[in-house]
Amino acid sequence: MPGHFTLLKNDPATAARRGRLTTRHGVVETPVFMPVGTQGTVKAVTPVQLQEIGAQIILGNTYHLNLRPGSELIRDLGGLHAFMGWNGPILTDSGGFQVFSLAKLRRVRNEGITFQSHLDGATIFLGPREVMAIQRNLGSDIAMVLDECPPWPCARDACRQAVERSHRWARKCLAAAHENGFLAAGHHVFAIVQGSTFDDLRREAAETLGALDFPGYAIGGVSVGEPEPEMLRQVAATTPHLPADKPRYTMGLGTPVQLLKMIAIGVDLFDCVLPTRVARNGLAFTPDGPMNLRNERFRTDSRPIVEGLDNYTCRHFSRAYLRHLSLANEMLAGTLFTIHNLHFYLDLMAQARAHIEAGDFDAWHRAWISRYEAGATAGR
RNA sequence: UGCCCGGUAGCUCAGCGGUAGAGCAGGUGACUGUUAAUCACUUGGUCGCUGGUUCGAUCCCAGCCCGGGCAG
Repeated sequence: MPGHFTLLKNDPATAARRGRLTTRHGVVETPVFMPVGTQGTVKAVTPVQLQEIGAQIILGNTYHLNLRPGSELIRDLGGLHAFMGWNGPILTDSGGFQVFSLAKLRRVRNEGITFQSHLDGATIFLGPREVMAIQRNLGSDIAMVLDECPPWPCARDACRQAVERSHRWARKCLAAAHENGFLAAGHHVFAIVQGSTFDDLRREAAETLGALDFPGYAIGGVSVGEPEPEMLRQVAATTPHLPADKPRYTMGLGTPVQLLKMIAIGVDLFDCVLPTRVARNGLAFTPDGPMNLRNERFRTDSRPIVEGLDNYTCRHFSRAYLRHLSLANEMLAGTLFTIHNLHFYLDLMAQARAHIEAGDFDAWHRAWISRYEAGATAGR
């Protein structure tokens, strides 16, 4: 499907790009942050609320949805969009990561992965064909290939083996998507670059997969425990070797500052559970660093989390009230914090897009980072 | 008025001869392709009061004070 991704502008001072990705369920303006909705819901918020805060595209997860409630059920009920009431684009992770992070007794062979469900212990096999069939059942707009995500740290030999196995699976996933008309119908399939901390393996992976002409490319195997500078180094070691005219996606990242730094490296898509997870634990993001609303200093604070920020939470509720809700374990706390944090992330991406268009992304993002880090330090 | 039971951290309670613990609450931190409204750490105490026995008492004994119950 040619032309599904359009580069609108390249930043003169950095590798940042302003782009536009077309999917079956709408257009996505990049750089973009994708809220994570693992089990067919972005935890604590409704699709209408997601729409209101400007979400363009969300994630679903093959591993989880396949175990429960099952992809055939979702297919029979009209696909994931209809099932969960979200009409925008959906990217589904292949489940490769979950198999490594959750499942017990897994056995990885060239054909695929045999593992036990973390829910009921049932033995399940996931290979390239299975993963693509599931994502087809879900009706995913962007399907991810099955990959092997090596842990950190990882020995070079083990890493090379994971990289090669991932390539084998990527080819099979792509072939399956061609065969069954998945790609022809306008769905996308993204490949995943592994390589752990070995720059040459990452480069090799980027070039090998790049030659296969996938609709998009992800950088995987990051945020698996390595220090932040190492993570950013891996991303920077990969992006220059990916096709310039395809969208790039770093999986599972990151903090607001990391997002800006990766945009400057040339990444277009991000997803991360951080804003939604910490939201349910009473932490809110602000331009001056993260704010733990459970702290006693907010007990009588009548101000909103961020003065003047245009989201439902900041328009209507005080820090004191949000602190109360969180300490009282009220469900509304999770909802209001999630609305705020996701809006903060999405608004940050909107600002980044605007500054790339305006041509002053470099200066703007440096200033933004300084303020955020100064505030984070002062808060401690 | 008598008899019985109880008084230990902010709350609910454990401990019972060697100067005290838990859960919750409170405080702080963590959270990065979600098994997370989760997890970790942590501040709090003249063990009701006064005597006695003992090398040593939150613990045993006596009296008193304060709750609760039963009897009258």
